[in-house]
Amino acid sequence: MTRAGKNTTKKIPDIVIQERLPKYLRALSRLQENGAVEGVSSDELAKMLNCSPALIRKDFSYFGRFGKQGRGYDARKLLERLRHILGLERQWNMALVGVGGLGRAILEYKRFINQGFKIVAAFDNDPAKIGKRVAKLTVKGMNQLMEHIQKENIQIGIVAVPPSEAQKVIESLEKAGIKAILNYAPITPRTSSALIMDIDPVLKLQSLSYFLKEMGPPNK
Amino acid sequence: MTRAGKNTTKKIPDIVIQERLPKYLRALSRLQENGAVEGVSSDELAKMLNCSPALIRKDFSYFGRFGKQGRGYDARKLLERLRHILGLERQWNMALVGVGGLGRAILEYKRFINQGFKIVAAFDNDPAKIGKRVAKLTVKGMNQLMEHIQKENIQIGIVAVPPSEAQKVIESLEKAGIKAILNYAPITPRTSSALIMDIDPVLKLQSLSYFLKEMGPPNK
DNA sequence: GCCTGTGAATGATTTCACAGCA
DNA sequence: TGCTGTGAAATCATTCACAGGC
Repeated sequence: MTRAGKNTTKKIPDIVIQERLPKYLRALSRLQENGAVEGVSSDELAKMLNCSPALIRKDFSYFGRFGKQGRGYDARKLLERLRHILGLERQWNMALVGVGGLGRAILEYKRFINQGFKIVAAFDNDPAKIGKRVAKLTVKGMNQLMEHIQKENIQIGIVAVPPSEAQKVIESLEKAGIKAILNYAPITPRTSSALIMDIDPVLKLQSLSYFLKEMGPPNK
Repeated sequence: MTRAGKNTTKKIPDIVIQERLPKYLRALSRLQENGAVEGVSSDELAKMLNCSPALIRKDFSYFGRFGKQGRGYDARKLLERLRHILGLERQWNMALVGVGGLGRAILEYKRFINQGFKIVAAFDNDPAKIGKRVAKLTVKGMNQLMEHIQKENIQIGIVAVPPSEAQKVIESLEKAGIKAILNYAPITPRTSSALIMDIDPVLKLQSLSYFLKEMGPPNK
């Protein structure tokens, strides 16, 4: 029994979701900010993104037919389409755990709220911090995690605690029902059910170090 | 003419350098911090890193033979070895461009200096900021970029300017001789010769959004 | 003629599976 | 016996190349 028509459900590679669709969306937003463009071709996008046009067409093809042959893509429509695929037509609520230097910087990072990701609660286990106000939020104790995650309809956790605490915190978030975590702690965490994305700028510097070393001193 | 012995120069996949070696190193450092371990097997490392033991052995094999059959790896030696491969036995000097909210947070992020990456100069093009002191550095104007990069022996640039400025700034850094850049601006930049690593937490949240949407509401 | 969408071909990465050393 | 190091096999991702619609 075939499903009506072209429903060619091929497996979408993880890397398409985890890296490229968001970058395509970002490039299109950038295009729109500067004078809006009507149409855009896979060739033009490829140049903006340092990849091949075929890759872009293939990536889009997992989700349907977005373009017009001979014409390219309607930039405005494509952007809407990508936002829809990624589930960005709503606001996502987030909880921050760890209100140290890094945590505070995250609370004040404006792009999250601009992009529809709102930090609605902040937690810490330091009695000296609990009850204090930071960036319009009152810091809560870790014992209130589950309560607030349910009450405030929180879907995403942000971890900004020292590495020694991070695994524990991630387990608490999972226990409280969180299914998606942005982890700033420098560890590779183990999760039972939640999906994690890690951010560690030091790892990136270390790989830059390798390449700098490889190419040796500038002259001589 | 064969090079003496085992110099099996196979191409090392980029992903080994750009993602995994630094993570292996991070896991070993974490091991060492908690009670030091003598030996560690590829199985144990694989569990810590959520990957297969064969992958770890293959990755190490690009750089030589680190382990002892039947015994595993000497954790201490392995860590030294990785630090050497990545070029982390020295200090790297960095210049920050963009002293806004994000730039200040980067200046205050302690892990950079702890890991051997030192921010030795900060630049901005805002006259109101130039000359001010931030985190022990005096903010310089962009016109002094080249001078300071040479004088202070800077190898890595950090970009923390608004997206509209980022491409320009990256080109200035390249002109000043910088070959490695850590880019926090939400764009995909074009470079002529420098290697870039991008950091954009919003991209990660957007891909989490996709997966949250896919799995639908918790019950019902 | 231009540019998409897509099977087929190629290329890259990961896993398998096992020989061989401690 | 236990675990590494590694070719060979399997899997996964990207590019090629072109049929077909605008």
